[in-house]
Amino acid sequence: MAAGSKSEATRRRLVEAATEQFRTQGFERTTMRGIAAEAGVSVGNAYYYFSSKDAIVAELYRSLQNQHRSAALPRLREGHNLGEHLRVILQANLDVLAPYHSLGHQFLKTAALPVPPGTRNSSAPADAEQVGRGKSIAVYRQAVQAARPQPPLAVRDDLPELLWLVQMGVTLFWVYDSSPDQIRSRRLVTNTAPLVAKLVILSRLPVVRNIVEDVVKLLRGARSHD
Amino acid sequence: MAAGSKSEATRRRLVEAATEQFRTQGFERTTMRGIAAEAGVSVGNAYYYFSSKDAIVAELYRSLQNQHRSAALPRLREGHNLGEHLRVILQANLDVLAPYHSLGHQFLKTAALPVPPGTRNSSAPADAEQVGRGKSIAVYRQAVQAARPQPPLAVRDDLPELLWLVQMGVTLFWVYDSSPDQIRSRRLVTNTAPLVAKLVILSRLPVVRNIVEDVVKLLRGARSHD
DNA sequence: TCACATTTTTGAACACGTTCAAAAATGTGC
DNA sequence: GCACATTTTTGAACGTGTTCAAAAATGTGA
Repeated sequence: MAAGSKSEATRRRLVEAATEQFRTQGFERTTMRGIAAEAGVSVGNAYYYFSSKDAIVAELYRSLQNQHRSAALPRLREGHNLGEHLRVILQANLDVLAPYHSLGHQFLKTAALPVPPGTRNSSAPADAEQVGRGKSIAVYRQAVQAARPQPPLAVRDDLPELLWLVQMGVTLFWVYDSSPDQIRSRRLVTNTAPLVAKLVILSRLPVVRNIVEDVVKLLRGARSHD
Repeated sequence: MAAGSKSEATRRRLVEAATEQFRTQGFERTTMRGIAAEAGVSVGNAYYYFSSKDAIVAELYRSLQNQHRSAALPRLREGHNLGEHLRVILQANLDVLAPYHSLGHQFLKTAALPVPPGTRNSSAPADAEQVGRGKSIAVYRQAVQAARPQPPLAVRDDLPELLWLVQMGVTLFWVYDSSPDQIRSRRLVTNTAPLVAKLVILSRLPVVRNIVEDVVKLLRGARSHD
């Protein structure tokens, strides 16, 4: 297949039109009719490509996640310590998201929050889960692996997921950060990264280690079924 | 004013009809028309009492928050330790929420998540912020104050807000807990409560204390503007 | 080029959240 | 009881997300 490049073009025009209007007018005030008109197609045709308005937001969010991955991975140099890696990844995340701060709330509601299992969901993309969770965790797996010194064995396996949780927390903070240019979120990142790294190192000490093990056990237990 | 008890009755019928339908059919499948019909009034009249469908969910959530407060406060006996208090409060939270697990996702989207500041929001209640955040923190203030032994001075002031954050985390977990009767959430509570309490005690030790101070500083810095 | 399947596009229709002008009910001062 | 303000209620209308049957465009094998 020459991969219907005509079809792909239409799809791209839709995403671009939607993104533009989402950013300038916000999510609520953009209409599917407006998006379709701007893209030069009919409303029904927009629904041929996207099963819902939310699905377009999800697509945008996913593409930002991919951009983040592409930006962050090459900066993980072998030998840097975990704190630097964490800082680099979290900063890249804010860099990528920055132009879309006005959509943050929407990202949260439609893409970042998982859809509860039993929901007859007309709109949500079939696979869904959380948009891009797996890929994001993979970035942290790489960050942990390339870090020198290596994090203690006791936590190494769970660290990627824990760091991803930290990223979720920072992103949540960013969404509701009303400071100019989300300065406070940047500060949060520069402060959080070394702190988490310190905590990881300290997890070698018996006292801290016991706590960390408890936390890890707790999270593992919470994740496992029944 | 004899406080228009007729008016209040209508309002209550609306909430009851809505709650019933939300629970049996879910949020999406209940319609304002259906709610109004069940309550024996016109659609427009429903909007006289509630500015939006979301506002009804918010009202329900708020009332659950109040129930939680009423259930938890009397159980905070002077002299119990912090872990027990935390466990009691978190369990009461799950107890109150349990019948509405199917609405959890909706609670999150419309009530628990704050509405971003600059949003022209037709629907969200004027005050909003986060529904019931202040009152919830007050419960933890009481829990800290009544706890014996008293938590270290270094963290005492920030503890209520931190514990509230823990509650938010647990609630988030509960919303997406697909285990039967949300058993995993109950387990999470019984495990988390003593762990957090232990952490608080350990915050007396220099190593842990430094970290805790860093975290507290970080959160304070993140909260303060500019 | 022709028949036929598949993909893409259309525009009208539907359902539902929300708004609103006007009517009805209720309250208030006399 | 009467005029008038206020609160409550109505039902029709509007805008928007979504669906759908049918048309148009494109691809495919001969």
